[in-house]
Amino acid sequence: MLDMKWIRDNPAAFDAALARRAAAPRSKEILELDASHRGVITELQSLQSRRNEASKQIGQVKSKGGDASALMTEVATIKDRMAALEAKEQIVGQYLLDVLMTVPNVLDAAVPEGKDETANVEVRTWGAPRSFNYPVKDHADLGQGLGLLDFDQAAVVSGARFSYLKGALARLERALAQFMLDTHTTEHGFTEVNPPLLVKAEALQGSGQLPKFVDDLYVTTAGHWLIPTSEVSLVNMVAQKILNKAELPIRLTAFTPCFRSEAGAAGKDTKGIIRQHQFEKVELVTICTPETSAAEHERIVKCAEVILQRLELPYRVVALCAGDVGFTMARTFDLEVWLPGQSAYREISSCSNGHEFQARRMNARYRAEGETKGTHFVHTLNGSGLAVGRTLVAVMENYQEADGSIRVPKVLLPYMGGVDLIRRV
RNA sequence: GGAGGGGUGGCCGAGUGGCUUAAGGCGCUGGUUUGCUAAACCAGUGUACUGGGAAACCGGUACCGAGGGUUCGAAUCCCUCCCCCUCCGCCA
Repeated sequence: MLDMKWIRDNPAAFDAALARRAAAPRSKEILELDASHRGVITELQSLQSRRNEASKQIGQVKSKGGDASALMTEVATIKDRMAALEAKEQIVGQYLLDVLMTVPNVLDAAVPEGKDETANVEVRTWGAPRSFNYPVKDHADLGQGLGLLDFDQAAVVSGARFSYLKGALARLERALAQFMLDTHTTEHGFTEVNPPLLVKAEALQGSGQLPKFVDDLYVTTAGHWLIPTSEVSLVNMVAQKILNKAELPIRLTAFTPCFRSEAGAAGKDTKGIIRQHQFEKVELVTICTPETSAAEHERIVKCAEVILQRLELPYRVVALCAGDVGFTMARTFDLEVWLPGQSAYREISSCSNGHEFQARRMNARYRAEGETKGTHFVHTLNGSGLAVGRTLVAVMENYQEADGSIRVPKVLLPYMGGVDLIRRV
């Protein structure tokens, strides 16, 4: 959510920010709502002030045995007017809030212009795609060929976009997650968290998934929502809090399943496990001050890159352009891993700086030691470190052999109990 | 799921309709006193919105778990919900 005061003082800059995302100007509409809202508040507060004063006088008059009926009549009429104003305040206030909740974050000045992913800018590449002297297979064919990946029975049990992963492939995925967590906790200073997978709607509103992306989410009959990413659970660890500046930055990591309905993705990535309703991800989240957030953003990208480098998977870093940065975020770098099965780089991590957008929605603030008045909103950042299912895909396709077996990356050997080659049994 | 007990400021804790501008204490900040430290004493010490002001600041309103209600007036009475604690039941 954006600062209403900022919109009020900088309507032209606000509309220009929307224009970068190819969105229509909204300052006029919002400013009118805001002015009307504040007008009602001012009137209401002056009535309340008079009512409080009169009520106090009634108490004093009555305690001396006097007649307070004139004052009581006055308060009665004030109350009538207040009731109408309270109703209006609630309606206008809620409507203004609803509107503000659907306004996207202001993009960082460093974000390149452009209206869709074709305008994204390649920042750097690492590693070179391996050349094969035999026809390469994609991960779905490899997995099914090994007898360790089953979509057919998953369709019987759960429907489309689910899979069974078995034996050494299941273990390989677990090894990847372990390796990522170990690296981030012991070398990168992130604290491991095992967070809730079911959250309240308020949490999703805080991190920005609601109300806009309601169709992408699953909700239980009990009213809990399944997290589409542990970013939701992790970022909300500071919701409603006033933190000490000294405890920032807070760096958190979690390995969790993620659940997405993938509404609107019909026909996209239907083969394999690239896009499923349920997948696993190691997430990185940083809570920090505005002064350090740009550096923390670079840091998260680097932490994610380390994983790909140690797995010896070729990748590139892409700066998302204005039209491709998500609703909640001010700036995003994607990591795209080389997939021989598709002869293409595919997203495996998205590292974003949300500035204070989520913090405002969550009311997450900090204060410096000894600072006596006022608070500041924290900055929130998140990145995949990495999407575990897609990393499994990348390992399978990049480490495949001519006979359809898969070598285990060196760095995973300690996690694989001596298995260095996965082959059909 | 059942029974009982709770939720008050940064923390502890008083508060059964107006004497509360939430007592008192702790903590914190500043000051006085003072070889130094400590102690003592004095003062200050929440968040948000809103009006005025260039600002420093000065007013107002709301907030005692959340939301409704009763009342001229609610931390206090009523209703609904949430969370915590103890015990019981069930359960990985």
